[in-house]
Amino acid sequence: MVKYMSADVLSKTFAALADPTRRAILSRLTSGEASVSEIAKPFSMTMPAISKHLKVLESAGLVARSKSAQWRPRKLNAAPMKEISEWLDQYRQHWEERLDRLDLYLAKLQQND
Amino acid sequence: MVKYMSADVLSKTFAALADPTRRAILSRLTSGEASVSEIAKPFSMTMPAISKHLKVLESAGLVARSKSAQWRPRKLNAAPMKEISEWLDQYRQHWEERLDRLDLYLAKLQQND
DNA sequence: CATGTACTTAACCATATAGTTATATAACCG
DNA sequence: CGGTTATATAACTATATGGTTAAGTACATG
Repeated sequence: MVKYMSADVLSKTFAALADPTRRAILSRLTSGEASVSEIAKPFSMTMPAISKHLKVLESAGLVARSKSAQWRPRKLNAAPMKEISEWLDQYRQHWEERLDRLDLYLAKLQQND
Repeated sequence: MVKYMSADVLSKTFAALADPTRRAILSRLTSGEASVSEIAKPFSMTMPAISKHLKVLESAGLVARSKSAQWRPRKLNAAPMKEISEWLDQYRQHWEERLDRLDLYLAKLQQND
């Protein structure tokens, strides 16, 4: 069997965001840099588990790591979310109700031809 | 304020969108309903694989199934994407460069107090 | 330089995911 | 009814994911 397909930017970003723990970590980082221990505090899981989640977020480019004494503070990098937001834009018209109603209306007009 | 959203809906939707095959299927469905065979045609994988991807998309509510003779046409339902879009909104200021620069500027002003 | 603090990595386990082939179901058509 | 078309499900395999505990690394400080 062929190795698993290469994970492009969108795939990696969506996958990183698919986990509620990771989304909570990102939310925490909106209020500024935090150490791994600080990030881990609210969660009922071990530090290595948090370390792994951070690694996923870093490899998706959503979090950046720096260095300060024995601390390795993480900071939010929302840039990859922009890719997602722009990808979503092509579907916006499909979920916006007003346009859905317009579609329906136009479809009805077509039927009456 | 950020509206409450079920983490499960977000997780399921993000996970469904994390696969390029599934995103391609959704893209195909923007041009209208399609049968499973039609959906499968551009892909170099078997029908059961496509069936599974469709199941994932359906369980995330991104695709709806109907029935017409021996066909089971699928149609796009973008509604869950709206949840994602709204979730992303809380990060928009973080990726918009102009605002980041403004933040930086305001921070600098604060420092000079 | 020994010890504590803040992580990270390794090894392991259970479950999920993405694919396969083979078989089953469902509807139409002669 | 029997065959064909369209799709679904089952059973299996390989790899990925999310957690654990235990051991390793990096820096700070007494």
